[in-house]
Amino acid sequence: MFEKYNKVQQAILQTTLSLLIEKELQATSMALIAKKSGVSTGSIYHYFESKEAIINELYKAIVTFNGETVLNGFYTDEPIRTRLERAWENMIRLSLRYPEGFQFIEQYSFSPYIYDESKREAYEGGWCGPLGQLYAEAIEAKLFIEMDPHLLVQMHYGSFVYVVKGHLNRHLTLTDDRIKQLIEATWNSAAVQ
Amino acid sequence: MFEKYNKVQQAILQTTLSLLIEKELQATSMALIAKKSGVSTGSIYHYFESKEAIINELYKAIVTFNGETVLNGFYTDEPIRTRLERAWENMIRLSLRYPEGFQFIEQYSFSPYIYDESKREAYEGGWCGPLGQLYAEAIEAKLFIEMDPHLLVQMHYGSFVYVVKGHLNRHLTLTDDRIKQLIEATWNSAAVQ
Amino acid sequence: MFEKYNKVQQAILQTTLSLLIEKELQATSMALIAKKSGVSTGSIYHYFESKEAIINELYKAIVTFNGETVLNGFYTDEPIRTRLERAWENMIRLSLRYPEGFQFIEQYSFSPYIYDESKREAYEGGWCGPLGQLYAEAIEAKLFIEMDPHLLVQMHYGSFVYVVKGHLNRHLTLTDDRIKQLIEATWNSAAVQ
Amino acid sequence: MFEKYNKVQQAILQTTLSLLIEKELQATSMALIAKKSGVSTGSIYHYFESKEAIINELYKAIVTFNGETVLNGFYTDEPIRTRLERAWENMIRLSLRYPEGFQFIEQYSFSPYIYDESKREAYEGGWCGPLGQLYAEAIEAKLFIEMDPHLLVQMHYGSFVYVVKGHLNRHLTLTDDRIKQLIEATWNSAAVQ
DNA sequence: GATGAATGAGCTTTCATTCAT
DNA sequence: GATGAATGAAAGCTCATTCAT
Repeated sequence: MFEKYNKVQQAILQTTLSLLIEKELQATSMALIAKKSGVSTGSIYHYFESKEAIINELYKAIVTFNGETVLNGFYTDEPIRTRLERAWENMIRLSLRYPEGFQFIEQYSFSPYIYDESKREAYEGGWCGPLGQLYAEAIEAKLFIEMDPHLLVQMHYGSFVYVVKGHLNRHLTLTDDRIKQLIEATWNSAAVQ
Repeated sequence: MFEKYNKVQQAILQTTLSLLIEKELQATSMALIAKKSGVSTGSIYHYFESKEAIINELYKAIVTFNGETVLNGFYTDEPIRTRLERAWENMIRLSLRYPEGFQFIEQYSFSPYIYDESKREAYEGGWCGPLGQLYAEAIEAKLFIEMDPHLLVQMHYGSFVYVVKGHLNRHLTLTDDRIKQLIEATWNSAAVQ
Repeated sequence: MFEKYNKVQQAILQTTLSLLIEKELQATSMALIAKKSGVSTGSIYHYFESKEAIINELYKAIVTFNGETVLNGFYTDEPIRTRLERAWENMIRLSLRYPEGFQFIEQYSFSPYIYDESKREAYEGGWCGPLGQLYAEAIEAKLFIEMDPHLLVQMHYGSFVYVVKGHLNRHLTLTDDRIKQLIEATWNSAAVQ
Repeated sequence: MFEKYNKVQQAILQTTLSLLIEKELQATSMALIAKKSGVSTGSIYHYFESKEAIINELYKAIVTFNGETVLNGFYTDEPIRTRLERAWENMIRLSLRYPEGFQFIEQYSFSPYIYDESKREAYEGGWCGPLGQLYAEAIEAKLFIEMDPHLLVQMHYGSFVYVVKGHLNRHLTLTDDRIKQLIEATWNSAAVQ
């Protein structure tokens, strides 16, 4: 997830991520990050400008990683539906496999802690753009109803997010079958009948 | 939203809500709440036990208010689809009308700041139980596919949440027409074809 | 103990005394005194100028009460030893009977909370003066060794205080026999051999 | 008195001790300790867990120091009386030499601020145990009357405490001669006639 | 580069006191 | 006289950040 960073930075980022999921932002002190990551506070400030900087770096790294994962197998000449459903499944399985990253993005996407600059940078490497394009194509191809593609993306992404949340909170259990059903339902919600 | 509280409590709750949306929890200091609400810190502690208590009270009040609003016109003998779509529309319009309450619930539902006790109390007055029941009935009546009703509820609620978020962040614009489309898509996602 | 005060003042003084023994000065808040005494904070300030005033009043009342009790049967024409030993026994039994008053004086005699004015007023009604005089007479009469009578009084009073403290803390148990022994030892410590 | 602590801790402990004698516990704020000791509040919390921790450390350090000083020259094969009187004189001179430590122990021995754990730890290094033993030996050797040795210790210690208090409050003046007299009187109070 | 002691602003909370009712 | 809501200064404590070593 953090391959492009050096060992020390990786330790800091991973520790911060785990702490932020486990505790509140305010309870995740620099002293705690230092202790758990085995890096002194002084060194943390050598590698990151501030606490905000760590969290913004985390944000960008995770969004980029998620983008790459979701778009894995995206640029093929298979049918739109195949490519779309593959992206959806990637999304769901990614969230289940990296729950910390998933929860982090959930919690911090709308936080004032994340600079607009980070969001813009993240957008470049995220799945949002390419997927939106494919939605537009699906509408063009009369596969999907005439609807704002952004709205459709949000609608579908929201479904996945909340179902995964339900799974992670143990309010429901996601199985392979249910993931299949979920993807089918997602298709149906936008499909031209 | 806070009718059952006295004037001072209302001022404190409303101010806290606004501040929590505008700033982080940690940046929403008691001193700031005091200043913005026109109530001294001492008085705040006269009406609420602690900062946590304010936020928990906020949570319970909003969930209860949301429950009442969503379930407005729910207990009728109209067809299931009518009742369900009315609840969905209530949900969406409520979120657009009280965006601060909507965002607050979004941000704090999973926060350790909200006591389990508050969540339990809130559940009683929320829409979650009654709506889940109606989903079960819809499945029973072969209107909806055979799927875990909780999963369906999560799936649908997630759609609404993310579409509303998109609207509030000005990434898309919700119009009456689009709300209609959204509700139709929601039905189709679960409908037996 | 507080006969010269009216009912409300008595309730306040007695409650404050009990609280001060049970808790620290800082933990004995006006709000707590109000609650436990059944008098509103407003009324407390009607009867006493401040928290300090209550404690100073307590001090004066208890020292005066102690003085009267210790000097009970003091002004007789019995032999010096009889009168002295009676005063000593009064002291010990008073401390055992009114442990709260005893502990209060112990804790607050040297506290900056007690105004010098209170100490001076208290001295007038206390046992210290008359007893010091009798010590001087005992020295004059060659019953006691040539020693500063104040020093002797302090020496003896300290013995009593610490033995009673030991008893109240359950480190030792005072019986009638032991009180007799203690008084005899006290006499012997100063007696001309 | 605080040799085993580092410079910063020594400054904090010594400043706290002086302030606690001069002012009330509640008036001895961390801010004041910081200012007077030349250490920032943050640093104080680096070296001590809390205000309570400082005071408990103070308690343990002083009791241990007092124990060592009082028991200086205690374990010899000189006669009991010599050893006992030496310990008494050590006690008195220690109190006169370190009046702040003396007053602190006087005021805080019975305070809920001192944890039982601190008292237990302090007991190990204090003079109370060894001295109590020697009293028992003195009774065994028929030098002292048949009396609970704990009661005798309390009785004697109380005498010293109150005489020293009288001296420190300038109600009387202790000279070498008077200390001699005091020790003799102490012996006589318990001696078999 | 690495360390962690030191800083001090700012946090939540308490509480003696006041004053409108 | 009695009440208790309201006040706000000041308490203990935390923590992002700095900097001498």
